[in-house]
Amino acid sequence: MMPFRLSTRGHYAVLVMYELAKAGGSYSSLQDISAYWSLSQGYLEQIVRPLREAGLVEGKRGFGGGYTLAKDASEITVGEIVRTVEGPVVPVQCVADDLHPERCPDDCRAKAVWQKVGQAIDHVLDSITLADLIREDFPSTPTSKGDRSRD
Amino acid sequence: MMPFRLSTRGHYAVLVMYELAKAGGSYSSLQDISAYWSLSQGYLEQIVRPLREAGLVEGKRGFGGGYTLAKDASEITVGEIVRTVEGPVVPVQCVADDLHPERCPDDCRAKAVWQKVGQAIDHVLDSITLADLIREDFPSTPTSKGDRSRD
DNA sequence: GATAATCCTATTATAATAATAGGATTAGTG
DNA sequence: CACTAATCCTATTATTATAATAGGATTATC
Repeated sequence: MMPFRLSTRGHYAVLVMYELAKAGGSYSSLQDISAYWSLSQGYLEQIVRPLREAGLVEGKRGFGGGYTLAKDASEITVGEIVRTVEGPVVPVQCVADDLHPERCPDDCRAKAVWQKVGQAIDHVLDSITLADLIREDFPSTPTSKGDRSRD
Repeated sequence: MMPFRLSTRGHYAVLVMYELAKAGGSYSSLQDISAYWSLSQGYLEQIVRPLREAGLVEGKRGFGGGYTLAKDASEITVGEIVRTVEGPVVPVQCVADDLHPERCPDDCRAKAVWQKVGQAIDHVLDSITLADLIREDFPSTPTSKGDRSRD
């Protein structure tokens, strides 16, 4: 039930990055963020780890430490965040690897549907930056980079 | 791993409907379809049931029976099929019911992202009919100028 | 009456998700 | 220099959804 669902990993990752973007240059601890959103701190730690390894956030240990964005909020898209913690957007497995190597390519045109869906999802995710998210008027008046010709 | 995935229910449902569309007005048995795609017949039966209850296919029992489309292939979209067997496209739960009733609405603009993604998915799925899928030249030559929003 | 199909309900195996647990390391503060 | 607050790291477990299996009842054709 409920197709094309995003797991909590991607969901929470965007939430954390959104909070870091709001905090500007200062460091925010996962303890604060997890308490605010009533989430498990340990779970958030697991989720933030790949974001750090991908160079999207910087961690600072010890008292007064926490996380902060490693790049400007306008240079981090929601798509980067989601794909970093969840992997590529591939709605149906057969698009990546061929489940039925003989028949699939010639026979099954449905494959093109799933490819289109994946591209549409990526397009939306890549068109929204963290800077967009923290804009007062989002989503009513999008501005900066990204293609929003079809909004 | 792999966000926005479609489960096999939706995948197989489209596959079956695609086969029925190719068969035209005649009846195709799930035994044939499941054998051809190397899938479990019992599992397909479970998947086809809601399609029948929704009036998308008609079943005929007994020798020579099987399933056939209940409407013209041009009047059945991939979106209808997927939503019938999987439910509505809601990438993140908080969009439907409010996980954090107090904070979410005011505070979390990420919500708008998930709504946009859901709409983009629906748009693609609703723009493709079974008649499109069985066209010789799909998807190379869409009938009307790239964007096929219907109705 | 044999057979081929849908139709129906319940149960189970598998895998992915979502966490929990427990600790090691690092850096400021009194 | 201890104390504390934070990241950092690895492993295990609970929960859930998915994917299927099993077994039968019904209906239509030959």
